Amino acid sequence: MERFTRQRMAIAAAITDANRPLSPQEILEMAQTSVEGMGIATVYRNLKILLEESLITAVQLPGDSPRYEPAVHTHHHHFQCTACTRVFDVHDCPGDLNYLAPQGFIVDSHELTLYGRCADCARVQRAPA
Amino acid sequence: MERFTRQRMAIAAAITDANRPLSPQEILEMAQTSVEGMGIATVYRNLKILLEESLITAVQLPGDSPRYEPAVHTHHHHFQCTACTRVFDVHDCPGDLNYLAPQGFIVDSHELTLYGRCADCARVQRAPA
DNA sequence: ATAGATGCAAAGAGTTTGCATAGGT
DNA sequence: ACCTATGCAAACTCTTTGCATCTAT
Repeated sequence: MERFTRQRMAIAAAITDANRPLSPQEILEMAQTSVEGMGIATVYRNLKILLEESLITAVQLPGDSPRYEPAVHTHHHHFQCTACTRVFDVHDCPGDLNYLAPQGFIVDSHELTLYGRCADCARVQRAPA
Repeated sequence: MERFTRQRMAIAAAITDANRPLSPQEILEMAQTSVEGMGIATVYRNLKILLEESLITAVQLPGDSPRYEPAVHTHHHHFQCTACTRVFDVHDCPGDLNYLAPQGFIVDSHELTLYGRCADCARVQRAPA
């Protein structure tokens, strides 16, 4: 049976409270503000458990390590800022993309990642301090 | 100045001849059929050089190690077979996706990956031997 | 002959695992 | 008290780098 340790609660809270998918390192840093001395292995072990329980989902980005976000059952995509590398949810979807695949291929799902500048970084660039 | 070693030529040929993006391991195995004893470090070193010269491009897939394909200057996407894990080019594109991003975000580019079964794997499943 | 390229093995980065101990229940 | 969870460090995988040697030019 599962236990509610300070570490597990801090990790779950970090993921829930962030309004964007977090990397294991970001999760560790967040969680360490409430439980200092927490090890990265604890983060990985808890991510695995939370994934198995479908409480969180892994956000796999091209060429970058995975981020984690609370499990939402609505289909959505992601945006990665090329300036700050943070990842954000994109709630829209272009829709059915099966027609793109070659003849004879069966499309089951798709992943879409947008790249550019997030609102924060776009603002800085437009109106430098 | 650059030299045309057997290894370099075998690596370039492997990438050119495959009709799909190859992983470093796949490239090594292909190239070893003509140059036995080739080391994986040689593959990585040559990939780096070929990338710098823009002779090949890296295909970054969500949650998977990169594949490499000859540099084509036309925008395209990729399909990964969930059965055999091989990756294929998809020459079509859904088009402008900027409208998907949140307010204030600037979209510069996008990556799209389709998942499903490739023609080979779909055929096997439909008509088992 | 010279300088770039190779093979091997060691070094890094990110993730996973073993083990003794701490701490929920 | 029991047994899961933790912290640490070692193991693993993938990629990069150092170094002596080889080889294309």
